[in-house]
Amino acid sequence: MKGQRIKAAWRGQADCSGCAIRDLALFADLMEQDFNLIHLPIEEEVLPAGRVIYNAGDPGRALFTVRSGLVKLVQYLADGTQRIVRLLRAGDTVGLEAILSQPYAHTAVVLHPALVCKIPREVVERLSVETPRLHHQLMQRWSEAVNRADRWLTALSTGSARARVARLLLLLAEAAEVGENSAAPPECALFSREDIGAMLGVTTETASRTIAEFRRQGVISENRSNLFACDMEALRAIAGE
Amino acid sequence: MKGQRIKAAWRGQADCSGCAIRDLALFADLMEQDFNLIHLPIEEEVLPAGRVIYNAGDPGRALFTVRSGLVKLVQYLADGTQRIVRLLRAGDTVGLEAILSQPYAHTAVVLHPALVCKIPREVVERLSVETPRLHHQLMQRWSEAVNRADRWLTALSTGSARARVARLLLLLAEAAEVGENSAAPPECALFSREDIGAMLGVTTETASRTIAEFRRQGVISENRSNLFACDMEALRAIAGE
DNA sequence: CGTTGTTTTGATCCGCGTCAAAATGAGTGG
DNA sequence: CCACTCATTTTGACGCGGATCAAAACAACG
Repeated sequence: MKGQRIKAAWRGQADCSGCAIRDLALFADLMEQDFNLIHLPIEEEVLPAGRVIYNAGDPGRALFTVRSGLVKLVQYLADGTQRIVRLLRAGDTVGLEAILSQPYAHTAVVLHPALVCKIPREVVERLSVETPRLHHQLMQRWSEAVNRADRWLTALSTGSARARVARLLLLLAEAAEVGENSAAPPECALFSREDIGAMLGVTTETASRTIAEFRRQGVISENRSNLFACDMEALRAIAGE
Repeated sequence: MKGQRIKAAWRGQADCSGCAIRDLALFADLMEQDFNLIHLPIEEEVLPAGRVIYNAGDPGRALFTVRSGLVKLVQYLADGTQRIVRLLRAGDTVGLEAILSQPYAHTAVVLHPALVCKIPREVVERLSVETPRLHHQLMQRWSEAVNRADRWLTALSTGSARARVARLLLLLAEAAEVGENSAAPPECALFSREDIGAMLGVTTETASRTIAEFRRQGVISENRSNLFACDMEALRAIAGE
């Protein structure tokens, strides 16, 4: 088994049944026998920051499970500006629409270096016919996507710029906090001010100014480049207007 | 058949196989035999404007198909203010999360008097096990919900208040335009300025002011109370900043 | 060490939020 | 039918937040 995993990794091909994050992933509920139905290779890919996974409008030939790192979903507006509509982390599924034979609805771009599993559409289609266990997971994923979209709107596109930035920091810090040593103040890795602006619906300058202000006030402090320690209490106070 | 439908309507119980909007609805792909699997009553309900269909947090015991009218999904924020995250029309499904045994994620409220079919969770669960035809429809519905959520964000929560209002009017008018006599300028039925504000993330006053301005400029004109004829070209120009 | 892209900061202006008051409309009871 | 209340809409005046334009400050890289 161990040998199998190493070999699989070596040729860039995943061993799903032995996956370390399977309980988080799309295939969480599958039984051993189900894996025999996978007859197409599921490839593991190492993706550097900035890499485009797919473009909006591309035919959806595969969906992706994020194993580590961070991915953004971008929607381009009529006037050419872009808006980030979702962030995806370990365990999340990117490009679900592929299983409906639809073109991708967004452009997916890597924000923090990521490891993803590329699952051909046909694999999910086949499993989808054979086992109801996958169905439930798929529904859960869709429902989760809707919830995230709605929360994105209410949390990150509502209220003052200060509050929005605070909520974004909380979101990132709380995600990083999971499985962290509890005593130390939670950290969160930020990204370009332009991206932050595109997430919050504000300009790059406003994003920069607000973060600078938080730093001066001691609400956050930069440990390494773009890695901030967050005073959660203070942020929560700001987030709630 | 005709007699059956009338009888069904009379006791408030739907005959899905003979439904006039079935091709739009969740049960579009079902075959005759599938309907025999429905052993619980599907009730038709006539709902006046303002009626709450369910509240956020309620256990999801049923989902609803909108046959006519308009329904809003509302999300309440921490500070008590509310934000409207989606509008649902004829053919749309409300409360999909019920089939995942989850509590409702939003509060659903009738905006324009509506006719809805209340489908018990168990009916969908049962059908879901028996026929893959429903699966596909469910996925489509979920995917459509995500798309709507994303477009809502980019179209109605981005740009100036003028542009947002224009886009909302376009959205409503284009929906009404379907199956309309093409020559006449499309009309759209508006609702309270407060709701408009909650949809666009602006204040009631700004919503009112913007609509008043559009009226003065002749971009829209009020035929009846809250029923506006729209100059689509002019609106499109404003919508694109 | 210059070149290029990102971040920060500054100065200015306008859109929109805020508070307040008038105008309009719907419903109720005398 | 009119007077009165109450809710919604419209309009006004004002101030602030954030967009915009522009220029430094900085960081990355050849």
